[in-house]
Amino acid sequence: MRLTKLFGKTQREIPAEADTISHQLLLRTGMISQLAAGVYSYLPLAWHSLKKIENIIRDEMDKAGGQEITMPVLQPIELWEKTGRAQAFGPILFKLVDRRERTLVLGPTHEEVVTDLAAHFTQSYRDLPLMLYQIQTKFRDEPRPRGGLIRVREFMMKDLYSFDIDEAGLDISYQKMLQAYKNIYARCGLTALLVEADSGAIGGKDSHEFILPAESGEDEVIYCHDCKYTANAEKAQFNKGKAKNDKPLRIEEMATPGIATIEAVANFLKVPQSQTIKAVFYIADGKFVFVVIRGDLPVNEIKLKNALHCQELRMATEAEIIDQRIVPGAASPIGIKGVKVVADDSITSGTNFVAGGNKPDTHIKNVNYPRDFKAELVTDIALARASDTCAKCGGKFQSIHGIEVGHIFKLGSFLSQTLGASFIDADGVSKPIVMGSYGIGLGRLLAAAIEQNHDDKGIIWPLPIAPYQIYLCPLYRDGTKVGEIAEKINGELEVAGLEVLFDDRQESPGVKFNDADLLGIPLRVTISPRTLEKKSVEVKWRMEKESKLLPIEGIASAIKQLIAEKSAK
RNA sequence: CGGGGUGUAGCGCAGUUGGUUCAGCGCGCAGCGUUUGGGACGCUGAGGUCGGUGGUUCGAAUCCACUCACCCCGACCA
Repeated sequence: MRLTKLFGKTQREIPAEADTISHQLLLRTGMISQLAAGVYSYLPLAWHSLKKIENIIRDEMDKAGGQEITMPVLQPIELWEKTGRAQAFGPILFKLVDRRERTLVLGPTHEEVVTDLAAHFTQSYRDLPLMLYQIQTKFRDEPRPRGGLIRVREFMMKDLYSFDIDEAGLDISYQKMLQAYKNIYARCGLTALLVEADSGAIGGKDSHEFILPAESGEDEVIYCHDCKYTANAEKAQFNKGKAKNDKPLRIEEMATPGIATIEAVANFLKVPQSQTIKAVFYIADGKFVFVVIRGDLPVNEIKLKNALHCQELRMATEAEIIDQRIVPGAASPIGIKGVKVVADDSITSGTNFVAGGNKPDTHIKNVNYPRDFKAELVTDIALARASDTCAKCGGKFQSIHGIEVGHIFKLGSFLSQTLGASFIDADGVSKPIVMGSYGIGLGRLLAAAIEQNHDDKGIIWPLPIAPYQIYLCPLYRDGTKVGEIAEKINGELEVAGLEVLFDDRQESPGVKFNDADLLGIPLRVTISPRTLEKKSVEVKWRMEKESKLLPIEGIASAIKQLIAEKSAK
């Protein structure tokens, strides 16, 4: 491809709207163009890379036994209402009304449609296991698109669905996909972490995410050095410490004038924060919830949401708290009636806690569960932090930020039951199909690849997903044969099946080199009067500092060799 | 949806005590010439209903009201 003909131009200045690195670079390289919030055009360079990613993914899906299909983007909302996920997705669903006043949604994912498909075509255990996938545009009306391609409203996703006769079958399918995903990231030249995850709105049981470590990532991964436990912070289990188990003492009211925070209470009464009980208030699907947790632990709203099985969760306002006749700053579940109380399991293992007195400026000493208060639900709702230790081995945690570039779920048979996707087993009994769901966002992976591979000059594409392999860079000079030889070499490289971006612009060396670095094409081949004197060209890898000369004679095969060696690594 | 911010040429910005040095600068773009191993230089030129609507005023990019769009921080996700 000739740079003079390429659609899309590089920019010197960083676009004001971008402050994520990948977003800046994608714009500066002329790879993408924004049309609306979270809606982008992919220009040729980006599209080339995306196609390469797509091909790697397709290849791995096929190898794992997936069959490619394509399903409608336009889906009747009734299908979503049947499974209850119209509610679960809520305003994320793009909805539209057709001329018959029928409501349709633009598919944010395809579990409903694919399950409906399976219900039609899968009747016998002989038809299973089955894996269907597609690579297609998804629509999600995200509340806040951000970071260029990191989080958008319209995006290409590979979504595969597995169908098995039982949980054991699902485990096998799940493992196959897990391995295929590992292969995909490796083949793209990227490092991704496999982490335990929460399943979110998709629902289901086991779930893993693939996270590309990146400073700008919005996900936090908790990682144990000793036993290699790796989980999303919103899911991570951790060691809450051994509480003192003294003999429960008699309850005792204390005056705590003007003291309303856990920190202040702990300081005032000279007890560690872990010896206090904190009260936090939420509104879950419109209902007030009283949450209690040990004073030193933060509440994990994801865990809480899962525990409550609610769609919408938010902190209660002060007015809402007072409305319940609760005293903010001195609240505890002792004697509270008519309010749902949810407790973190951390409060069950200790004794003689300090809790609020439910009167202004008053706290209570020696509070013990369940002697002094009851909770309707006691479970793990605490948020893990890097300072915590591993629940499995006690090892020290570490926290890593990253971008979620893949998510796989064990769905079970919830959807197949509600949509009637069943099969006749060998024993002649009708059973629901056991499903799994596996997704990768392609554009996000592209952006994440840039987040992971760049320097202050620009992108450093991993070879397998670079838009082109070679940047052919002649430094033209009148009265020399640079132009002529560059044309010849360009032809030879293309004949050899190499992907060449030919910088045929009449620009100064500085401009060309800077653009070559910005675009991040892996191998730069420079032809200049200087190299011609030695009957050679200069080759330089984007990721390396050193360059070397190669003879023009047989250059195409020499470069092909170089690329092949690099690919093998 | 809550909080913060920005809209002036393709990009980055100045101008915002209202008034023909207020419609400008840099980059980019077009033409000509000189340059050429890390973002060269000169000359010439094209390009903007100052986000939109309504108002105030003799006069609005500038003041007022409404509105739209986009970005950032939070709650959500591939």
